[in-house]
Amino acid sequence: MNTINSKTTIRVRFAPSPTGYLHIGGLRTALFNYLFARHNNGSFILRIEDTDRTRYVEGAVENLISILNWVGIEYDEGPFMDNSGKIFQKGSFAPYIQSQRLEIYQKYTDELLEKGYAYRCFCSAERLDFVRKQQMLNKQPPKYDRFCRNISKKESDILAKEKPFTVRMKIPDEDIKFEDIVRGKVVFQGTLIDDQILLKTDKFPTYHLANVVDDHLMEITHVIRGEEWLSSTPKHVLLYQYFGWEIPTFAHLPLLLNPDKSKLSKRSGDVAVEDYKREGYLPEAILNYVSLLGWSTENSQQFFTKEELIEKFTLNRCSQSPAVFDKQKLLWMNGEYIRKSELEKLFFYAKPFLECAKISLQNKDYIKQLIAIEQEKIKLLKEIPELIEYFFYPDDNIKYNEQAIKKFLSTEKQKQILVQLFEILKNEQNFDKLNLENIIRNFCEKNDLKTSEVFHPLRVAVSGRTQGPGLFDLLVLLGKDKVLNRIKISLKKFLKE
RNA sequence: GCCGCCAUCGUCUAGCCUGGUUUAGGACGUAGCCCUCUCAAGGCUAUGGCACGGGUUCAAAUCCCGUUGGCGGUACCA
Repeated sequence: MNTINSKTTIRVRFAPSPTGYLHIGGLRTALFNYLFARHNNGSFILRIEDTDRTRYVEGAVENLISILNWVGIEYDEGPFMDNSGKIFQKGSFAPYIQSQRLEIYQKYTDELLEKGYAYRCFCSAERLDFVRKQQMLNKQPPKYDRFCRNISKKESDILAKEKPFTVRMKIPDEDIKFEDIVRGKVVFQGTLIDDQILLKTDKFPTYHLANVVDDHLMEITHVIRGEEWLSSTPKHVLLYQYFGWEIPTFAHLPLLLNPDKSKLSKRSGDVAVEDYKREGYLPEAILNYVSLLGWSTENSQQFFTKEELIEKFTLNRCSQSPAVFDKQKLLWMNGEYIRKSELEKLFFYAKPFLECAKISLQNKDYIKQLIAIEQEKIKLLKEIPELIEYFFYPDDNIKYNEQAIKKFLSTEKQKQILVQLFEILKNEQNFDKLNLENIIRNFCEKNDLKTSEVFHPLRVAVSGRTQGPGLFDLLVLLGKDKVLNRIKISLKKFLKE
């Protein structure tokens, strides 16, 4: 039978557990799912896997949604957030939050129990612990000893009324095989797999059960997730078989690594997408960079718009080997994106950083001009305030760099230059860039001075710094009054006899 | 320990499937030079890699086997 059927729409999901922030690795998984869905005109679903009550984090779902919105990964079904920050769910398979689906998992657990593919386990945590330790001591693989597997149905039913229990799935001794788009054929020996717990004592499902049940119910066609799931996939495959459900296509993406090659984690520094937002990375840059981890085109193209990504993304161009998350390259890419940004957009992104530095946004056009003259050197949005703040200092309260003073505001010659420049500029009515450049360059020529001998002292006098935008941009944007005033103050402060 | 996955410059990767077109290409980083009023940006150049050992073949980065190494999993976590 030909299984390629254009009527079968592709449905994929991103199913994070809400930990309080979106992990970069999670972002990558979400992105690949998203790209795959859009490329194939399929649906992309967000599902919250919050079946571990001990890990409950207040506001985690809200946080996840807002960061997904920020990076621009749109999903079609799942929990959404309205303007007031309230969660609502959209899609015909709601709810999409697993803690709200407990009856469903209970029902399917009962079915498995009924069919004899699962059994109740009454072992205490202590016993389990003891057994595991013994096995380790004997250098045996730690595995549940199936102590409760052969309790009769009758006895189990009776015990269930008085004792807490978990439900475990029966793992057969045969090999379990499955096909993975990025790994190819994968085989696991059944004898080595634990009788996995499906339902915990608290009646919450474990990941394995909830995941399989929901993927089936939500008609997920492709399971695209991180490689850390590869070794539990045989359990999932088995569950599909036990239920008699069609097995989705699996694609396990290579892991993202710390520079020391361990699985990307907090100890490597920032792993929360939020952290990158806070630093002043652009969402476009983050998406572009992350798309390159574990995926590439034939020509190793570096820059992609989201549309291009959607157009070009295919799972068979995903790599099988893990990728180190290189912050340096991300930083470079962010700089590239900032440089290419429209001013209006850049201003929009820069707003919170300016506000934070107490730079007034009143005169928007002026700030945009300031950003424009520094745009090519900005790598992170958070650098912007520091780069432009001296435009707003009171003239008599500029922070002068000490070395700059020593170097450029100390000699008699430098003093004379500034005195003369002051006179020239004072009489200049036309303070535009071209004109200023003409005047000052003429001044250099007439007095047989190198441009650097003139430009540097002037720059330091009006800005306090040796670095900054081109001198004439600087003068124009400062304006005549400030320029004259600051020269006067510098002369008085540093160059009086 | 056991099971699984992976293996091209320091890092991300192209090439591998369908062996010869490869003196292994690109990007980040690093270094140098050019441009230049500074810092950047830009341009140019350099740097640096097929983990190892066996096969197969006229020919292997490409196919096979083994070794080594890295990582993941081995939870009433996801």
